[in-house]
Amino acid sequence: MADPPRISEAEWEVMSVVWEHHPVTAQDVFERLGNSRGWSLRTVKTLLGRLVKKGALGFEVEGKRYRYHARAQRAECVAAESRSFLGRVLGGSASPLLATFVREGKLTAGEVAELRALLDEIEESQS
Amino acid sequence: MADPPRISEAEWEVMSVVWEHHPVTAQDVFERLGNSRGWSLRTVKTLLGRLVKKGALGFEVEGKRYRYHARAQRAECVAAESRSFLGRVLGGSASPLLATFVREGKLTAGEVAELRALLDEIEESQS
DNA sequence: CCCTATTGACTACGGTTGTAATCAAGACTA
DNA sequence: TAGTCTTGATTACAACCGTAGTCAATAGGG
Repeated sequence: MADPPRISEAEWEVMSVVWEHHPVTAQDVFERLGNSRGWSLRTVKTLLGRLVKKGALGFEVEGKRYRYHARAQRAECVAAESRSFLGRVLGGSASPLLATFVREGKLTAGEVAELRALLDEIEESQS
Repeated sequence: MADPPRISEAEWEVMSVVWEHHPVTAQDVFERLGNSRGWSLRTVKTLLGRLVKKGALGFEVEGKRYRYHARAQRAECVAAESRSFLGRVLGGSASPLLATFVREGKLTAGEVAELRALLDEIEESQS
């Protein structure tokens, strides 16, 4: 699996919509985004075009318009971004991030349980 | 506390050195970085200059050269970046990141323990 | 069958980033 | 003291980013 392409901040927003609602037209993406960012349809199309050029999206022609689908796997992109983020910001240590989570109250009870399970898994694999 | 300035990828590298070795000259930073990135001294100076302009660094003049110190708090910058990263990439859910950690084997036994303690803390505050 | 609304392609344009060269001024050496 | 080394300031410049306008083609409505 080749390295997933680098995805910019605005592009992530678009990719999220595509990942979640698979084959979509530019119009679809535009509508799904609502005006969470206040983008014009033009802007969305530009972003889609750039993502296609980067290889993150593909499309089939359907009549006059394109139907976009994700080529890059979400999990891979997330992993790549995570690695980059961790190395750059945290120097490889997870604790400060978790601390931020706690302060932001972003973890649901379910997630806490999930993480606990993950930690168990790690400990097993380490011992 | 005003929002910490936006710090680019290359700039993080410089900031890390400054945060860890406090008042430092451009030459110091250059040497500390080694050629982990293969930057020339010029490049390091440019980055320092930009960080000063952004308000992330300050300096005192010492003879002909500057002695830089951090103005932005590391914890604040980390928190800001974490928030941005979480919203953009993970949509607010921490689990995939932790999963990446696990797969990369980045967590030491000590960190696992630390995280476990954090989870306990969260659960308490939630119940 | 023609008009028009829509679509993707191409172009734009100022800001940021990565990477560095040039330049003027002061510090240090011979 | 004259020349050189070093330092910060200024400038460079291509790629990328955010945001969008223009243009040619074409699908679809009448």
